Amino acid sequence: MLSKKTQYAFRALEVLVKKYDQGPVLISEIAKKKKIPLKFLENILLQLKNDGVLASKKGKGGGYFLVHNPSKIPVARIIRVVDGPIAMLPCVSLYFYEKCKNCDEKHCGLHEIMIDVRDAQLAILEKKTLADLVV
Amino acid sequence: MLSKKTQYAFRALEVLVKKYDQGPVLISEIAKKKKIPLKFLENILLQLKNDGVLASKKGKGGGYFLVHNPSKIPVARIIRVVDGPIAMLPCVSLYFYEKCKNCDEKHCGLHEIMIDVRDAQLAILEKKTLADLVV
DNA sequence: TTTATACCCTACGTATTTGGTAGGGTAATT
DNA sequence: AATTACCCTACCAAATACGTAGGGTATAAA
Repeated sequence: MLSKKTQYAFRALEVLVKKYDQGPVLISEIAKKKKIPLKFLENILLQLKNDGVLASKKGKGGGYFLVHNPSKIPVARIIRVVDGPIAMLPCVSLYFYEKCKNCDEKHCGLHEIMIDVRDAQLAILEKKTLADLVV
Repeated sequence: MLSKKTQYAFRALEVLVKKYDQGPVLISEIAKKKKIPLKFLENILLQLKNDGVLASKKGKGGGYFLVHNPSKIPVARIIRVVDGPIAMLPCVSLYFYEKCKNCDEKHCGLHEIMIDVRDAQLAILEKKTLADLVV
């Protein structure tokens, strides 16, 4: 399951998508509109900024905004930044790979299955973008 | 990510699949063979028994065994019993549904996306069975 | 150059989940 | 009757999730 933090992230991004190319948006405005704890949201947006999804402007008239066109940012990227691995097992994760103990990947049926699941997940999550958040 | 507990469950089931129709298998035998903490494994097997996947025989010569043919038990069922929801959001879970707060499912882009992901996951996890664990 | 704005950063605190341990109870078989 | 092997409850420590607090710092307008 996605963490609450990640769900907050998507909510916040929804606001920023709607205001894309209309200048910076205040954290406080997003927090109020989406009922997200202000300081918690600050942390989330900062993470997204450090990853390059968002940028910010300081001082009066400042705020956060999307760096790229929403249709260029896959949903998968947001999940990886805020939540971490998408795969169901560490040993099939593309970005957070870890070998499993006491298990030979070459002869592990579960490994095979989870690779299939991962590919099925990514087929959607890499194709859908932030633009799809707004209906 | 699947919990370690769930990964243990699959390891244990692998043993039971290999010995299907050959009588009960000792918890201690499974624990030793798969290097799973004994008492922790006891708890896992009990859960699977309460769900009807496994059955047990007490007394000398007892142990655990699969109730049905391995090819009749989808991987998804094991995950739901031991780990819980498969979906990435509560609001798209078939077996553990929960409404999300401050979000109208009819107009939530993320909701739509996560339904697609869920369906893609289940297409595999409902089709693959315990028989596929053994290669 | 001052001052207010609004992002930036660190630390802390609580609740829940995860992973595991301990120990005895109970049913079945020999 | 005794042994075997599952059954059940309780407890515990570490990690993670979720959120709070408070000040620091860069920016831009006055």
